[in-house]
Amino acid sequence: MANIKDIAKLANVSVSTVSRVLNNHSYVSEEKRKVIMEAIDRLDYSRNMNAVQLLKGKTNVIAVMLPFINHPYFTRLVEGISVEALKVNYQLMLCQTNYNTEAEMKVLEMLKMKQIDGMIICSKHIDLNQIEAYTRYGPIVACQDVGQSRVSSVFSDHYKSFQCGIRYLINKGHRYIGLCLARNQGDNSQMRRKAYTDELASIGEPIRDEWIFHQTYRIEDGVEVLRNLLELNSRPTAMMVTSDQAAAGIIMEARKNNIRVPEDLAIIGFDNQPIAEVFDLTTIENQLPEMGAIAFQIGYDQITRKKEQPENRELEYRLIERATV
Amino acid sequence: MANIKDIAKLANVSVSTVSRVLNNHSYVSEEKRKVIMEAIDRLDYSRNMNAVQLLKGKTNVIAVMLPFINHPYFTRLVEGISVEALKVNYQLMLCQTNYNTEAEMKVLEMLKMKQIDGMIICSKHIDLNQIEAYTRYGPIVACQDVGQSRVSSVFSDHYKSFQCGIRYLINKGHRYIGLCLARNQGDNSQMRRKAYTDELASIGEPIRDEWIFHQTYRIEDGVEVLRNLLELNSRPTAMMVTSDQAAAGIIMEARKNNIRVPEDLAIIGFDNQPIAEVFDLTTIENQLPEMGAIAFQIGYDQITRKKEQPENRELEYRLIERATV
DNA sequence: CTGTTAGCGCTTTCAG
DNA sequence: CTGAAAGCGCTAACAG
Repeated sequence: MANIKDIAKLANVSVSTVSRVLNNHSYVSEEKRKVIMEAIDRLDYSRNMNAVQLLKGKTNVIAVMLPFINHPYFTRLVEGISVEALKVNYQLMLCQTNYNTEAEMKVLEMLKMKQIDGMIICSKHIDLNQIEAYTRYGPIVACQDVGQSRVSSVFSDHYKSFQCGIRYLINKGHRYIGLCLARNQGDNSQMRRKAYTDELASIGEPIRDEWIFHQTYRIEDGVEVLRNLLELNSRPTAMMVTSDQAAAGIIMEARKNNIRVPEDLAIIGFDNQPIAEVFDLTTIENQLPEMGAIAFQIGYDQITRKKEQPENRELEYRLIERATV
Repeated sequence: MANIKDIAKLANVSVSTVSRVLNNHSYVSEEKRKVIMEAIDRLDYSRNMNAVQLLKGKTNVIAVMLPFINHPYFTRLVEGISVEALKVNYQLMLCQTNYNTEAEMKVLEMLKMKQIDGMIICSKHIDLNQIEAYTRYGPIVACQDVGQSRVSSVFSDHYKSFQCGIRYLINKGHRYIGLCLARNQGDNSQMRRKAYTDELASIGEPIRDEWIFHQTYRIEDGVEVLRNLLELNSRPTAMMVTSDQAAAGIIMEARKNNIRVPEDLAIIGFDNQPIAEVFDLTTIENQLPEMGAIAFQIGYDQITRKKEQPENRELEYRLIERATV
């Protein structure tokens, strides 16, 4: 591959002049510019970005850390990030971690090794303070509440939104309410569980472990949940479900088993994914694409304007009333 | 940020010795190694990967070009790629193009500029020969049939698989068959349309434009399709649908309108996504994750073993009989 | 086993 | 307006 020297030689100019036309820096005589362009064409030359990046100490790449890409929650977040990144000519490094500690640390290390200019955490397993230690190498923004921290964040309050959903069920007369969570120990899941236990306590209902399900992400998981429900002697009359996908699965399987929704079983989903509309599912809107977009902007601002301060932005949630409660 | 020179100085050794311990090259006395490690610790040093990449002419990054991430088709493909990439310590650059020519060319340019070692094309808009011109800069593998070409590929035969699906419908007694396609002019779509027209011709049925739908990717699109169908005077008795999502939408909306599936309307989906199982949808299995995995392996082989030859691998498809035909 | 040194390919002062 | 030269941070061939 030809390099800038070859071009300079062929065009009979210095490398700096070549660099100038490459970058549209200052003025270069039309004549030389032409000769240089021809040389570039002749030798099929392109800049080697690795050299540029080394010199500039900047890569125009931002990493997106997520456990798996195969879920609409993350997919919509990434969509939001991607749209903003495109506007300012940034590339996305997709880092799938499976919530594996080593894989997550590797992303952090990439920041330290200057492979990326910043990173967005969609969901994580490692501790916040492990992450904080890396903010000195570049902006890190999390799509979840991180409290007071050197890590920036965009998030919606999962305690309040779950509280809102459960109160809605209670107001509709439900006392026997089940819960579907994603991870057991995830930060968001913990908030959600707390909202659940607090609200049930407020109406004097006990927590029944057999009404709480974990790892419910996909339609299939919802199907499974309903099957489990069928086995129980006493069943909840309503379910608060962390994912619209899982909620849809519950509805599908409920129909098969002649369980009427919402008469026999009321359901609230989460995220207001497109599938929620199709299923006429009452759900909680979370502004996922906006969250991704804002996450990128916060990171980008810190990269460019050197806005040192971490930024924390809370997004609104909204209960969307449809036909499943 | 400290660099390798700082470490060398602090540890009272040469940079090459530092480099040796960094890379576990040849032997370094235990004593020096220790001092060096301490210096690294003290100065919180990490290699600058940009320098390494410049020197080696290799980035350990592979780009994934796709129109949008927000669809299970691509998501599962990426999942397959990602799993393989992880195994050999490669990173994924996610390049969302929206089928926009400029965006697609930018990915190709990244290859030329050595920002990436290779690329996988999940779906594209630009012409094959534009892409071929870039194979000299690194391996390019497409997840679709590219015929004889310098571009590698993994694909399943969309002509044959659609033919298979439509014949299945015909054998079940259907003559009035509609079609849902993704893009109008996409390479795969053209094959699918041809299979459709050929098969209808074989039973002497005319092509009815109002039975052919485009841009049907998501559940909502399927809902829309059925609504359109309802407006028609004469309706098909069966639909061959490019996406399981769209098929699910059709089924949902059919139920709402008391159209029985399969009695009034038979449906075949495509891809055998998890949703197909939940909807008990007859569909065509395409091995998407495998396709992604193999695409990566082919690219990786060319990067490492310098296997110059482009490789073309055809995957099997399989009709999965369930309850919607 | 260790150090010296020549680059990888580019940008950017600093002179002219 | 243009060129020379000094690096960005690292690796590896070569010499000891």
